[in-house]
Amino acid sequence: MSNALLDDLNPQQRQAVTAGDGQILVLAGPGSGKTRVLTHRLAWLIEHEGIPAYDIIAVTFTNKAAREMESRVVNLVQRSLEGIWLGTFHAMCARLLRRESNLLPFKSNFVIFDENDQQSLVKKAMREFKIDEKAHRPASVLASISSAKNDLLLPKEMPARSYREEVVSRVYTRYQELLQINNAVDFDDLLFYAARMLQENPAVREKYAHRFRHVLVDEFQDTNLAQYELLKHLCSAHKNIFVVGDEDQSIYRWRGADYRNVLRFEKDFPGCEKILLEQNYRSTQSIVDAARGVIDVNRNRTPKHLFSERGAGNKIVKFTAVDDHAESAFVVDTIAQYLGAKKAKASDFAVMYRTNAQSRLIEEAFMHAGLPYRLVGATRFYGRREVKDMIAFLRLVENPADEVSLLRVIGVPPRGIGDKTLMALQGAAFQAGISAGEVLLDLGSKGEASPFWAQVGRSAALLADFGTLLGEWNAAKSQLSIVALFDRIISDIGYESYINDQSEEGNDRWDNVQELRRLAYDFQERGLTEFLQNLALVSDQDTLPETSEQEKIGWVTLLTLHAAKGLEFKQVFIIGLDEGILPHSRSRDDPEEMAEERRLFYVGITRAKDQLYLVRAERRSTFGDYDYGEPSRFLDDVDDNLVIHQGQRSHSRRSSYQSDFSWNRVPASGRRAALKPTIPSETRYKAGMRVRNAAWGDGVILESRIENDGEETVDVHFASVGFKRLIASLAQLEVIQ
DNA sequence: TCGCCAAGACTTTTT
DNA sequence: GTCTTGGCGA
Repeated sequence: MSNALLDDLNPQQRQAVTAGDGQILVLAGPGSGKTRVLTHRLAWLIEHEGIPAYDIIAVTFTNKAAREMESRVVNLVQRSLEGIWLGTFHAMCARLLRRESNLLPFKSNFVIFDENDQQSLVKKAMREFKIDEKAHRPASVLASISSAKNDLLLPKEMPARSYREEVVSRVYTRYQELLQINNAVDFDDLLFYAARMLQENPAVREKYAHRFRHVLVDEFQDTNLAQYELLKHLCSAHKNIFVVGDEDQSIYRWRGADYRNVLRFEKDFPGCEKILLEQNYRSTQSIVDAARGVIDVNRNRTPKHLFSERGAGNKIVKFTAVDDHAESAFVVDTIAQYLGAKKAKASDFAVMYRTNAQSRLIEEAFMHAGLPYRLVGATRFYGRREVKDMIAFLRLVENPADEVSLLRVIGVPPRGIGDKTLMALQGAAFQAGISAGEVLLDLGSKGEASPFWAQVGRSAALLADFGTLLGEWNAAKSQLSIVALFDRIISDIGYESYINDQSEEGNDRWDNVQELRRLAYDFQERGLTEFLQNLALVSDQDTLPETSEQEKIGWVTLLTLHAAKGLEFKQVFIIGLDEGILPHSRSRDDPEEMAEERRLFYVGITRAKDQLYLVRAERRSTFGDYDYGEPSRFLDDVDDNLVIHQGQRSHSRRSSYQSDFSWNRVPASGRRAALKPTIPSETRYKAGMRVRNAAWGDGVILESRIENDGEETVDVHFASVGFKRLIASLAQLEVIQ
């Protein structure tokens, strides 16, 4: 049984999986079987070493990774992992904090504030101090607070050498007070409190350190200081820690991640065993070579000799489009041709970009072409107003102290409570030293007899009405299931008729509410607290469920480079390879950030199994008008021998304006022609021929030639859609008369 | 108090 | 181009 576990592992993988106790550092290149090593290690511990799952904690960064790990291990050991702590850092910490909440400044039913909630608290704190929001942007103050927490610093431990640092520290202090008043924590607090609690409380530390005989960590290069310290405390008794990572794929520096934790690990555990996984099973040699060319420029890394045994494979296609629309058109047309010819499934393709904003054009192009796609993140189901409203209602019922949610829903739908009344409410709460929610509840239950009735003045009745509702839901919470409570709230406030005006958008909004209700259904047994925690900690990366119809056809995946980490696709398009986008302009002046942009590109390249397209546009629209850009500096690091150039020849700024459509006239001279000359006699189509295509109707061949990859490429003008460049063998063009 | 309209800001990546 | 914010009138 145990041997079967090792059968399909290479020597390095096997060494990692079967390593003895102690500290193991696995540095795993992309596609080298990192997940497999981790899952087999878990299975090995359980099967071969006889460690009960109960004694193990395994942490990941995403829910998806955690789920995948669990199902794969269950599959290997053929039984459930009873009692194991397996989940994301944030979920594991939340669990820890709920258990030990008596030691902490909040109750065990605390809610988790997301970025919007955080911002509103920061704004509130800044307004209290009358700090100019123009001079100190709330988002940036919040970022500073967040990074202090990631470094495990309390407000008073922060440096205060400049006015700005002083401002941040003051806002940070107040911000924490506000969180406490709301019985809430933010994402960073989960890690911060967990790490500090174990650090400062030996008894608790001992308890968990003894409980977990083995600690396993995925994506170790993405840990920040808080996470690193937390791990150290967790393994402080048995010193059995197994971490897997790759410095070259560290792309979360802006969130406090520090790939130097890999070095720190080696320093803190001098006896650790270090194992390198260098064989790539995913990509062709061309892709691996391109990736190495890009990443080898970076310094301060463990040098790796990534190799593949899959053979050279296809050349990488570099495409330069005239503008961003043409960029999208190239992607869509190329995919459409493969699909039309049934030479690939939609799910073989992914389109990756640096910023979410870039997804819009691509998405439009897909929609227009009628190609099935799914967009990871960004559409933000959880960002939709109606979804946030409903979540806020639930959060308020769970935790009446949650003032952020209270303020969100007190006017949903409008019930005559405006600024004046709110001020009175908050004033009364402040004076009484309780939360606004509690004042509302008191008004609701006692009515005119409440001490607050007179205090809030004229609109006391309006507040009391809402307070009554809130009180009823609160009482119903223990009797009703989540879904029943959900329905109760909707009917009590008349939410359906409020958001659904029977327009298309109205129906959409209602559908979203129903979707949330469906999600709640899965938590019927686990309860409201868990449901809300899940909503906060589940990312948009965990995409919405797909219909079975789509499942059969598959879909093209559209996602950011960040979201792409850990995934693989047969054919990958990386778009927007322009200076200012990738690398992003905000990284221009900081070498560390520039190195991270490079790693991001590296991550993108190494997602591709068979075919990689590197796409850029000569000019693109920013807020309205067009700007000309330069090709990304990273393109220079991809060896030209690995590449086929297509599309617009790179023009200087001066000449581009006169040749918008020059991409239909790829010059036969120059570098490309020298590589492999065009052989006109081989073309099946000739300029002037009339052709027909099922999707685009009738058109005329403008030009046809054999490209460097040996494929006949035709430029066609269709009456319906205008110019298209097609690969003849895929396009299914019928010659007419 | 609320809804509408105009002006302004704004785009990095996310648990 | 799009989303948010703030001002103003009903």
